[in-house]
Amino acid sequence: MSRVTIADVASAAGVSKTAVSFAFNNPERLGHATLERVLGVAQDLGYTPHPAARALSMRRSGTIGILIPQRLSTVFANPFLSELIQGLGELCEEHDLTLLLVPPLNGSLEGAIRQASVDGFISLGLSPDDSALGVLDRIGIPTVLVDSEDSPSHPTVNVDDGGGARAAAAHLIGLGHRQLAILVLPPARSQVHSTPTAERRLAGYRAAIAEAGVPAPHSVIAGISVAAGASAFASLPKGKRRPTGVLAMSDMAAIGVVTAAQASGLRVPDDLSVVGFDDVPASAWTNPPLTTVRQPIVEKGRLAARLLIQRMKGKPVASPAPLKTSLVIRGSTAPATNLDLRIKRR
Amino acid sequence: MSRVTIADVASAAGVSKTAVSFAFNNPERLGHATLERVLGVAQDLGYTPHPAARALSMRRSGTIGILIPQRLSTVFANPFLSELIQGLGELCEEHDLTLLLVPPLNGSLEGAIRQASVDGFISLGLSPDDSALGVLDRIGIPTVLVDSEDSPSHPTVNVDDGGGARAAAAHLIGLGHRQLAILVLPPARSQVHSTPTAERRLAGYRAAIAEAGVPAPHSVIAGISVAAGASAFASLPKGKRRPTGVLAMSDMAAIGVVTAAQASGLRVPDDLSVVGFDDVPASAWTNPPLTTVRQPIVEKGRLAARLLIQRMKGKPVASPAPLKTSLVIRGSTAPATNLDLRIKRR
DNA sequence: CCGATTTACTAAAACGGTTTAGGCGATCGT
DNA sequence: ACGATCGCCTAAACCGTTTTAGTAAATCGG
Repeated sequence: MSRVTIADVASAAGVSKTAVSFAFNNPERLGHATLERVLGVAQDLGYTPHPAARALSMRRSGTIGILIPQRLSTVFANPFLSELIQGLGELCEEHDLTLLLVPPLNGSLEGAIRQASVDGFISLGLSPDDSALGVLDRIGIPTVLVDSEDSPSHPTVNVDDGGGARAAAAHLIGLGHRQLAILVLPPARSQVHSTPTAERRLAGYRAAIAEAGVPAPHSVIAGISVAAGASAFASLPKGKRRPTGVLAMSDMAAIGVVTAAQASGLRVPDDLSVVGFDDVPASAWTNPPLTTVRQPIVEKGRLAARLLIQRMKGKPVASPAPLKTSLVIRGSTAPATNLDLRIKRR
Repeated sequence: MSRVTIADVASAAGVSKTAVSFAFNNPERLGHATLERVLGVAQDLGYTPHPAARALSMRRSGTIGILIPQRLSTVFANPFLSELIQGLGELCEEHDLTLLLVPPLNGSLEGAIRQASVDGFISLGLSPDDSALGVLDRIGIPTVLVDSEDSPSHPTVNVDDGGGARAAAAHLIGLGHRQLAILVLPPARSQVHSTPTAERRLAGYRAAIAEAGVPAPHSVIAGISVAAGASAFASLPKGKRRPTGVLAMSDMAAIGVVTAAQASGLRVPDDLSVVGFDDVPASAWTNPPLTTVRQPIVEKGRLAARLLIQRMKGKPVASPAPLKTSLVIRGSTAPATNLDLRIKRR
């Protein structure tokens, strides 16, 4: 009925619990004959060490956690996390680690953290002074911050969000667009600030626009989903003040804008230029293919995992320089052809 | 330096370990004054119960595992798993559970299973007689099978793969296509069989084709990634025996075929019709939008999680009927216009 | 042939919680 | 005034491993 324990194996094989433990973890400390016998008995009984007991005793669970600040159903609607996990996964498999997804439970990320039996955490998009990270510090779990801000207490993996955003805005401006719209992310869970990443992107957009002396952009709030992008498009000004270029903060939102615009009769990019952010794989297949800011997501995952594993081994690690972003120009952006521009051209 | 334990809190508050435990798990068993004091001390010391110790003692870890038969980097390249996790995630958050990803470690799924401290498993695409499931049974961990075959020992969640596949094939045949190609999945980890799902889809394609009396299709092996679909297209016959319609086993592979075909100068759907499987969200945005067999992936995840949670509570559960699939016709399929057909028409 | 190693194994102490079975005053009913 | 009940708290057992410290027998060098 009940689970077979190490004691069962020990008594069945006529040895001590220690011997059984050695058979699995320290075989060279046992005589050949007993080793064989113990292993055989264990096999027959179908013995498997209890993972929690093992974790308690060894102070290591063989798992690393991904701290996710939003609900799984919203965050997995964006391919970003899939890509990141591909990178994390490579390193995890290399080091025999499994990956635990830790979203807020009952809205509390801290509660979820306590419940999670992990050897280290990858934190996604949390500000370094988030209270959830305070909990981690107190417990003393090694942590690597991804998409955060430089922190004295944890290594941080970032990309050059600001530079990418500037390049995107400059691209649109260079194409002659003067009436721009920015899709701003809704406030994050901290309820007062947005995520550090979103802040940097927004700042990049604004800086490039200000430097070019272009009119201030129209801002509209949108989440990172396709649906959010679509409804953001709906709330954009129409007619004379209609933006001719929109800067999104994710590819998903950009795709939402594109499809909503097309459904409303606008042509992309002829009537409306749209640029995304991230360069998830799907961006290359959309109609038209999306112009977007590329960030190396898989590489980011690999790097974060590598750093975390170092830290878990006790080695100190420094935050690497932000990874490069680059503008990839596809089919969703084109020269502005709005009235103002046409008049000037003549 | 070391972690603060329940004993530390107990002695600091001048009570027994039991009292501290009660303060958190059984507050009504403590007097008001002591309760406050213990909670206060715990807060000051930054006490957090050790998850592994808790799991060992309570025989429950608050985690369910997803048994993934392939490497994370390959399986997350397909949005299918993202969708499924969205469904699983809803129920998990509702029941305060976290989600552990369990891929093979050193190629061994069984080893990974042993390491994982979970209260239940969702198995993806494993045949009911897979040896990994044998390990689970021996340990006695509740398990729900997704994309498998009916099993006497575990509840199973499936969709009507066969029916969907038949509809897809019938659709192409109805459009006049006579030279078809099927993208078969490569053999699964069991090395001898494919996954049950792939078998059912293949059988569905074959049955519809045979019933229609259409020439046997050309089969070519392809994984579930875009790249695999693209290289599968490359190995298709050219010229006179060129297929005019291809049936893929996933949307990703279908998208790969479409892009490769377009790159080679063919027009989709005019020169080549392609139908996918799954209806992941991206299928709606591709160029052209993909005709595909829809399966309710998120719903499938929700259902699987619901069943597993029931089983974890000890309630017996029966396998539900397969979920419905449906053909959604978009822009990647059109009437055949190959030479044979044009001749007949005149 | 005798003390010093080495080999092969074990008893018991962690690891850090929860839970069972009571203990001990204070209050209750009568 | 006295046994029963109740409210509050605790000692000790338990969950299932790993690991430390050590023992008895076998092997060694000289």
